Amino acid sequence: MAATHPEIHPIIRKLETIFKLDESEREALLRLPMQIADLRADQDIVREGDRPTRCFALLEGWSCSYKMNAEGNRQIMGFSISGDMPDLQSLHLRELDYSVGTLTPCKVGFVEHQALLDLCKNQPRICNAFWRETLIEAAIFREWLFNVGQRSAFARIAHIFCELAVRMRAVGLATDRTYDFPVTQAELADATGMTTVHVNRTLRDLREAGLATLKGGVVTIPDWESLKQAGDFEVRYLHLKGRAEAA
Amino acid sequence: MAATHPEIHPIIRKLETIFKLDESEREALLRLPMQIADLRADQDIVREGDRPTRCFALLEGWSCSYKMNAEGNRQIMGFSISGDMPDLQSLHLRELDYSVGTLTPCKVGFVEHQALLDLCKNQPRICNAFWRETLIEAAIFREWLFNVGQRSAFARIAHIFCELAVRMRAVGLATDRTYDFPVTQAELADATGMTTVHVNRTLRDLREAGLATLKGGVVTIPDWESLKQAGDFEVRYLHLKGRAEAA
DNA sequence: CGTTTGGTTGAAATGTGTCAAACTTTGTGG
DNA sequence: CCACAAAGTTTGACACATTTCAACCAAACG
Repeated sequence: MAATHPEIHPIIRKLETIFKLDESEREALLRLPMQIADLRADQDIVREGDRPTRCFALLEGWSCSYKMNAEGNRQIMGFSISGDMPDLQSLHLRELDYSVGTLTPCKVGFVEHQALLDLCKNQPRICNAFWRETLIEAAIFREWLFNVGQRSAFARIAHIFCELAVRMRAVGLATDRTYDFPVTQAELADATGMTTVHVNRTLRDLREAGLATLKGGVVTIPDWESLKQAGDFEVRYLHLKGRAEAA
Repeated sequence: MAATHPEIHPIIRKLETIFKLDESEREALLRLPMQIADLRADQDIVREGDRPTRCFALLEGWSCSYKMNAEGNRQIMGFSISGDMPDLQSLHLRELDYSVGTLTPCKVGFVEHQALLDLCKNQPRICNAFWRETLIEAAIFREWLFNVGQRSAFARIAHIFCELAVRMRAVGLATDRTYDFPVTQAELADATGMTTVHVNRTLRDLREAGLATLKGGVVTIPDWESLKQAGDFEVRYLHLKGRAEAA
């Protein structure tokens, strides 16, 4: 259950959780010309309405995808971690219909669309891997839709804690009982369609039930099986290659 | 505002709303070996957990994608109409994480994965078109997530009416003020995360506000602009090629 | 024409939101 | 390293949108 080799590139480590790459494919990915940038917390990386000519990969830190309407209501659609490419879709959809912002200081790598399109042409399997990545993102949106539409406040938060636990473990960033989750209660509220106040109360309930705590940006899960059950959590939708759910 | 040529194949008509096809591409699509089936209403076409070896296109009728958990809660994730391919993703995700069921009697066309993969290899642009179709599906999930997470009951239903109006117009199945929408109030409830009772009351409110009616499986929209505003509706997320929103 | 399915309405219960205040932690400039 | 400000968390009282339960009605259908 130890972390994978630290020297592995985040993009490859992530992609390997959902797709079997061979050596030449890994090399091709490493050759992608990538412009590195360091961003502060609470900054937009891309915005709804943008027409990007490049995609980005999150190398370090946390970001979230979100939508906001004129009245200022915000729905967070997903959290992104090391290796994720939250706007991969801009390859085929000219105009972004959501924004991506940092939650923490982030290191990101920008890759021109053209470079990705060339790579897709030369390495059709990598093209499939990228397609697959966007499909799994869509599966996560579906699960979140279910989460917000059908589950109680208690289960919603439990479910989110489970998802991030599994995803963090998959890329070697979580221990058995603990992982970093640097979100405020307000952000959790925007992710679950609740108010900050109610998130606060629900976190207390989860804590008192002995299922999970969120403190100082760290989630601790004393009882994984119970949390999974409380959150009505089934890994299937993450479509991990090795069904890498830790015990 | 008349319907497009009736002899156009539904798949092509749909794809043309989001992607510019040339004649050879249209022909390649028409050559796809497709097994036609007629299904009754309220039947599952594919089920969560299935590992399909083929995709299907909806040729006539309505279907919906949905998820259901052990307690019997159901979330409808989207409605599909003529030309849609609601399980296209099974091309790259072995196991389905949701189900698709008919709402009305349907005519569907099954296409083996292999045939689609061959087509993708020979016609990379069609491959991109399919990818794009799955990305637009994902955009719709995002918008629904926002809908359920952030909008009032009133706005949720207004928004759904707007989305289907635009999509139906895009494939030539809607007139200016009217289109078929053969859903029960219970199904609308499962799509919006509300109860049947509350859907009923909200439909009354929409009717009394003069924004829209749903009666006998037909939506009538006396005042499009007001409905759009009430539903906080912006077309962008549908990523239509020609921004084909009717006045 | 009776049976089923879907729609409508009322009254009461409740989960979640709203408002407001106090408290705690984190970050920062002096 | 302190002191202050800013950001985030916690709690209470109350309001309200939505659910629940239950009954009745209307339309569809074999």
